[in-house]
Amino acid sequence: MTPRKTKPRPTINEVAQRAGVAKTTVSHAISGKRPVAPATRERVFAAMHELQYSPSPIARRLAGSPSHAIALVFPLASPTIADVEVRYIASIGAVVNQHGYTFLTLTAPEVNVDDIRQIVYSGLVDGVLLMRIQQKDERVKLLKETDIPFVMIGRTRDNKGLTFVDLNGEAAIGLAVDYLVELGHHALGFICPQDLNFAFAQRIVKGFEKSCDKHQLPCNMAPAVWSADAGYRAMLVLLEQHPEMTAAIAWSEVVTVGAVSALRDMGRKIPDDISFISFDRSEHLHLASSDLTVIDTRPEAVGAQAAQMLISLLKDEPLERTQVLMPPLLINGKSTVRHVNGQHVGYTKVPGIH
Amino acid sequence: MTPRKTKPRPTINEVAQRAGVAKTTVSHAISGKRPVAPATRERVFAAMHELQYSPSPIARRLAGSPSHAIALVFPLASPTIADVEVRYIASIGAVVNQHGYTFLTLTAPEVNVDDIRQIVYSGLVDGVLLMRIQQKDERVKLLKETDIPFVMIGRTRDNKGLTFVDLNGEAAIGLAVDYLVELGHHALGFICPQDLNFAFAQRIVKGFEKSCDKHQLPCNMAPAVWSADAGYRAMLVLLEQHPEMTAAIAWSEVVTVGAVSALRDMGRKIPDDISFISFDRSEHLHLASSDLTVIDTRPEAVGAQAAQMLISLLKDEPLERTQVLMPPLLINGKSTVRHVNGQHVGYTKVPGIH
DNA sequence: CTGAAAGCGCTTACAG
DNA sequence: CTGAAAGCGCTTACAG
Repeated sequence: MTPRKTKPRPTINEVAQRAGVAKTTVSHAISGKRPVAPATRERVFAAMHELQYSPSPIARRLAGSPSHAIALVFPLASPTIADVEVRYIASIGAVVNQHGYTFLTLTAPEVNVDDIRQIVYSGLVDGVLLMRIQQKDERVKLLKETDIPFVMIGRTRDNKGLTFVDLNGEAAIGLAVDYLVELGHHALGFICPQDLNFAFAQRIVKGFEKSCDKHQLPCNMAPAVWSADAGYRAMLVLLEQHPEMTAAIAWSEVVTVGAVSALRDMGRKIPDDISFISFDRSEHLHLASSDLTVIDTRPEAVGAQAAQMLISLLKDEPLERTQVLMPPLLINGKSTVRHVNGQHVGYTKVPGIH
Repeated sequence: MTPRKTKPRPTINEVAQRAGVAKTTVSHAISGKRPVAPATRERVFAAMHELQYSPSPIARRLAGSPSHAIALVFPLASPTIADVEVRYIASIGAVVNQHGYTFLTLTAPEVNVDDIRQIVYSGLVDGVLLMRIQQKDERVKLLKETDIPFVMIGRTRDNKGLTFVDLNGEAAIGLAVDYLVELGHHALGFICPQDLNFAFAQRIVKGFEKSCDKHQLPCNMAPAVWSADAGYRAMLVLLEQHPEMTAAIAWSEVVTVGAVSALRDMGRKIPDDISFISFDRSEHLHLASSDLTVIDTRPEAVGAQAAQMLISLLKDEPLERTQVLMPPLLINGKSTVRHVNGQHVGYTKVPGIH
């Protein structure tokens, strides 16, 4: 592995020489950390332009200044990347870039504790954004120890002293159940997450149980991992075990793809035979036979907020709130209808719910 | 902006001291670039473990060794991120990590020439992967000048001396047209890309024209940007201008989402009234009323191949081929049927095509 | 307003 | 088999 020779890049020394000053002055002309005579500054910048100079982030960082980069730690392996997650990433990237920071997405098949240590110690980044938070998350523990500024998207079981932005999962599932009950449904089914280590999953399952209790309804659930296939199978299970079911909720767009197919294959029409609510909101859901009623998990809002908070942290700006719970939104589509005395009665708008 | 103080990380000096050797020896024990007595090595590694030492990539890089990182340059702004692109990224990440390299996705709203220069000169990465290649791509020009190893996913107009992996766009559209003609269709419509600066777009449009010429068919196209809405509108245009149309092709999954909706809204059934082929292949297309026949643009294969080639380049391994044109795949679904004498005649398997 | 010098944490000739 | 020293390209006290 011979070393690559890239076109020799100009250094601060060459700039200094060309401008007839010491490199100290070049450095300060750039950083503005101490006054430089206008005339001198002119010459320095001219030299920089002529040489197409841009300071080496590597050297800078080694010499002790911040890298002005933040990393999103993103485990690639687990499920796959979903539409929602892409939207997190996009909104984070926008905010980060807009503040002049470099945005690095660090992906490894399974980002474990050692990888995190690597990243932190690498000095590559000033701060870290963490996704896919587990109930008990080793990565969080490590990050806390190392003292690097970080913000979680999601939250663990115990969040004392941690900074996070998370969708309010309990409210989200509650919103869906309340809405369906309000429409007159009494037999609900929930295609719920399977891996309860994933903190968000745990919360919406608990939330569903709580909601059912509140309305004194049976708590019908069928677990499905993050895939269309699993959603398909879970829906079949629900249909078989609870033929009386008049409404169903699916915990993610990915699962919904399968669940809707299952309903179609079993000859159950949405919304005539069964009302349906999907978590998330995806461009692709348009392909379904009708507009779905969805619980918007608001990845853009959550992602942007988290990025914003991390940057504030890096700038030592005070944070108004370190723990933000984003309220979910119910977007009323055509997949949910009123249910009275065992029959559906057509589309209904419920006032007050957008 | 006071500097962050992260937990002081151990340095090579501390390791050396603890092991009772010079840092030179520690360095060589790690790199293996020169022999170290087994006993000494033992002590060094023991010290490393005790201190949880991991060498600073920053310092390493500055001292002249490769970073073992590669960057995927990914402009965020232009269209949005599509499912296909996510699949490129995932497959690239897998290959890169598997070879022990760090995979950085560098996203900026619009990655322009200056950003590229920054990246290259930053020394953050050993090599670069470039996506969304334009017919005339300034970024490519710069990258060539700087001498950093890079591989394109896609290709420009003139590719002399460049290394790339690209789907054979001309073959892709040709495959679709040939197939439809073979099924007896003579009036085809193509929802084609609008921005012909995008090299792939240019190629499939040319390819369509060529294919139509070959079969002596009129060349009906309606351009659509990368969005469902645009696809919707383009399909309406095609339906209005070419009511005789019995088959349509859409240039991307995103556009297909809209196009299929338009057909549904206009009461045209797939495949009874019109056969339909979509480029790309998305999980979400399952939501359509039937399995679509698709031209698989094979992002996994293309991405993995490109990553593989870049890593070979970095390891100074010889490349068998520097320019790879990936053949497209036609996946036969239920959205295409035989058309005879003005009427559709049901599902057909064409032998030899999977 | 400006410079000379030390130091960030490594790697790598150069010596032995 | 092992060390002492120079150097990578910057930043930042310390002087003036």
